[in-house]
Amino acid sequence: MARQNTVFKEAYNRYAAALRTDTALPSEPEIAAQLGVSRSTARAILTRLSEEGIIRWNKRQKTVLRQPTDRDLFPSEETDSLHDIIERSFMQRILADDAAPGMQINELELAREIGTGTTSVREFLIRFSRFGLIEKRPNSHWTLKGFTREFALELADVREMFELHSAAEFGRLPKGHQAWADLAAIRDDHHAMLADINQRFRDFSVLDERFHLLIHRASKNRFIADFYDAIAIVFHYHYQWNKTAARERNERAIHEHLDYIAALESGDQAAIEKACRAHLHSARQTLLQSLPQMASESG
Amino acid sequence: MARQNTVFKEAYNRYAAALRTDTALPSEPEIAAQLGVSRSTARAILTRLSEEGIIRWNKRQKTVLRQPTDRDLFPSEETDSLHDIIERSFMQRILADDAAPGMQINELELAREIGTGTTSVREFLIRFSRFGLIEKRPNSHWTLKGFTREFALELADVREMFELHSAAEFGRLPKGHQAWADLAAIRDDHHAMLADINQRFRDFSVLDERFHLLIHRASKNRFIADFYDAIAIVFHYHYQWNKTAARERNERAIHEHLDYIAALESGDQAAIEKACRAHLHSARQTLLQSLPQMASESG
DNA sequence: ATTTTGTTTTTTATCTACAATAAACATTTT
DNA sequence: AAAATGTTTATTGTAGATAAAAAACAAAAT
Repeated sequence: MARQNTVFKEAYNRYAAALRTDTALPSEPEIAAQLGVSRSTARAILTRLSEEGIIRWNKRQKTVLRQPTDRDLFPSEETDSLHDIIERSFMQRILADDAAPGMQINELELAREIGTGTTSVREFLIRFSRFGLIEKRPNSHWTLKGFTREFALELADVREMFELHSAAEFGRLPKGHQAWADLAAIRDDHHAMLADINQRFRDFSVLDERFHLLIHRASKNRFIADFYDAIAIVFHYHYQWNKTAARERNERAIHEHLDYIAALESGDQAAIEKACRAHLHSARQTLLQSLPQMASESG
Repeated sequence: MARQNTVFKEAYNRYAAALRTDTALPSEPEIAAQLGVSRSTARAILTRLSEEGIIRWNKRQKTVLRQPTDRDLFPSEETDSLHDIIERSFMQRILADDAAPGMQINELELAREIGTGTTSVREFLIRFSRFGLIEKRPNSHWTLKGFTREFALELADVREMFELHSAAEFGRLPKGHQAWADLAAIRDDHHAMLADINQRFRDFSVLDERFHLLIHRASKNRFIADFYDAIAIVFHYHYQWNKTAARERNERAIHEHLDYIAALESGDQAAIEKACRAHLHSARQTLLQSLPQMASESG
């Protein structure tokens, strides 16, 4: 097959789940815009909804006849994009314990195991290479560099440079800027989580990502933004398979965040730098402690 | 065709050009290592050299019969890798005056113009996207973000963060480290160029790249190294098509480099930071002045 | 025993083809 | 006339095939 219609299926599920009986649906371009797909795909969704008897569709008349059930939706395996499937499968492999640094990565083998063509795997690896975890030897194989202590330290160094820069920029945003409102909302979310920390400490990583993303956006620098995207993805998988998210550690991070937020709100650059450094220092420790303890390797 | 044998042709040219009549050639693995290719390719080269009557080859006996002439070599169009061809062609297009920011990039059209398949173009664009000059909308086209003032400023900001870091690290290298010898050599090259500046100011960009690369290697950080690779490529093409390399500007940069080198050699961190900042500030100005003067545009 | 050469297998780089999706164009409706 | 729908075209995403190049294996020579 040339291409799976996962865009259609995923959007269909999303749209069907939001339907309410007896409501009238908007125009095709509007539906397309809501779903973030082209009108062609929106029409394909309407066509299927109509065929399934979920809506009555006649030109501009689009009425919801019945509420779709779970059986009307496509199973989740069919809605994942190939890129996501490859990413998950690949991350699982390289974060697994038996994936030793220096290991060769074979495109064809990977493709076969995932059940996909080599082109997609190649393109994924090229995109993924910017995270610094793999490296290519021209005309030859990819090499796994691995989630090592060196990687963590290099990542942390750049992260600190970027975040100090972004935090300083954040402190210079004009008082009316939307970011201040967003920051206040995140501050409140921190307080809410802290109030129920025993139940909710596992949700911290999502809040953490939201907070740092907000800070980095203040820098308006594409390289910083891209780097943070990379960090977020790597951390997402890393912490998913390395459940070292101790309650105490997250609680401490929340307090650091609150200090950091207070410093930002004060507008005092020296205070911002101090709070930012304090948090980054402990984030670095957390990252290093999450690594498997091994003898330092040459390489 | 599945794949051009450009690796073979390029290596053949390289090896043939270095042959001297009546000398004996080393073993196959050694030739392969010298050329940086596999033994299969090395054997293909020996086979052709033998067929062309340039060498006599019998197992371990490999004697050069005659000096290869220019007519024995493959023409340069046949030795360029597809990646290089696409890169040159693409850079030429996006740095051309009519390439307006926001322009769509069409994979198929690009492939047709370059005379190549779409896969190679796609892979090139994916790799190239990390430079921040183009951006992809999923399931849709690439967009040219362009070599704009914003791009230059964002690049300069990150460059400054990284170089301050690397310079500080450089200053901490132990006295016996190879980098100090390399630095001394580069210092002498600066003095030599300065002595004949009227003739040689055009060669400065090569020296400049060599100098900054040496500094960045001290950081031993893959993200910093990768970023500098990106900068080097972008600048390479940018300055090639924008000949703003005024003699005065390069001369001033050489003096800044010499101050910077002296500071590094002094080991005084405050002096290093000061000299580094001074040079980076003027490098930023040079970059900004090399851009077409335009009204600041909205995003 | 190690290195070199000879031979075969594996893997990558690249092309072509085609379904899904987006985008453009044409017609109809308000 | 502006926006919606209907229809057609262009472009992307992915699979599969194949030559080049690398790598592995086997035999021979030092």
